[in-house]
Amino acid sequence: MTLPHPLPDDLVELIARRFRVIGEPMRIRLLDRLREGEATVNELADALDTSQQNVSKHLAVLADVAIVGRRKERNHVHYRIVDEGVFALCEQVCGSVQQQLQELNELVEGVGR
Amino acid sequence: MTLPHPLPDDLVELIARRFRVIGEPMRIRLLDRLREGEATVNELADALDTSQQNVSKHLAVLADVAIVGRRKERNHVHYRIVDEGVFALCEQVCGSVQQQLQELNELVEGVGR
DNA sequence: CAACTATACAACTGTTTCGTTCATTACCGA
DNA sequence: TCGGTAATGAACGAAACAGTTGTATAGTTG
Repeated sequence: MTLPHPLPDDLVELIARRFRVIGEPMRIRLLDRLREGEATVNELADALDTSQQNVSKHLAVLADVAIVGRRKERNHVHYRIVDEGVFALCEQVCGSVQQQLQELNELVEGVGR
Repeated sequence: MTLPHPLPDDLVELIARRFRVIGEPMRIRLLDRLREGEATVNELADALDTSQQNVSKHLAVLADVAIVGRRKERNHVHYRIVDEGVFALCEQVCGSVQQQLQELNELVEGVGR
C-alpha cells in the first residue's frame, strides 16, 4: 500500500487515534496475553493483576477500533484478537527500539575509552 | 524478528512510549512533511500553520526517540527523518483503518437492503 | 556593539485519559 | 425467586500532555 501525500487531515486523525490506542502499557499487555488465545475479562484481570473493571474498559477501547472481538458464551465473554496486524506493528517498533538501545550502547562505549 | 512472550514490563513501556509519540496528529503531519526532505523549524511551522515553539517542542519529542535527527547549519537547524520505519508503521495502520472502513460500509449496505 | 533571526526553554491553561469506586444490568444454578 | 458471578456504566481524582505566551540563547549582519 502506498500512502497519499500530503496525508489528509481526517486520515491523520484516524492514524493518530490508532497509535494512541496501542500506546498504552496495559493494553499492550492485554494484547500480549491474548496472543495465547481467547480469554475472558476475569482471566485477563487475574493474569495482569488489575481490576476487572479496568480490563473491561481497556478491552472496550480495543474493540472500538476493531483490534479485538467479543464472543459471548453463557455468562462469559471471550475476547480475542481480530487484527493480527498489531503484532507486526510491535515487532517493527521493537526493531527501532533495539536499534536505539544499540546506538546508546555504542555511545557509552565510545565515551568509556 | 520475533517478539518474546510474555513481553517484559520495561519493553512494554518502551513500545507504548513510541506508539504514543507517533500517536499525535501534529507529529504525524510533521513527519509527513519531512518525507519531502529536510526542513527547518520555521519552514515546518509555516507549512503546518502552527507556532515555532509548538513545532520545536514536537520535534524535540521525535528527536528524543530517534525518529528525527538534527543538523545545524549557520543559524538554522535542519530536521530530517532518521527512522524510515515510521512510514511502514503508518502504512500498516492505514491498512487496518481502511479494512475497518470497508467493513463499516458493508454493514451499512447490509442494513440498507 | 546593536539589531535581527532562528531556535529552545519555562511556566501556565485546558484537555485528555488512566485507574478506582460505586452502582447497575444480565445471566445462571440452587 | 433468591443469591452468586460476570460484565458494563457512571462519577471521581490524579497524572500526562498539547498548545500558548513570554523569555533566553546563539549566531548573523550592519
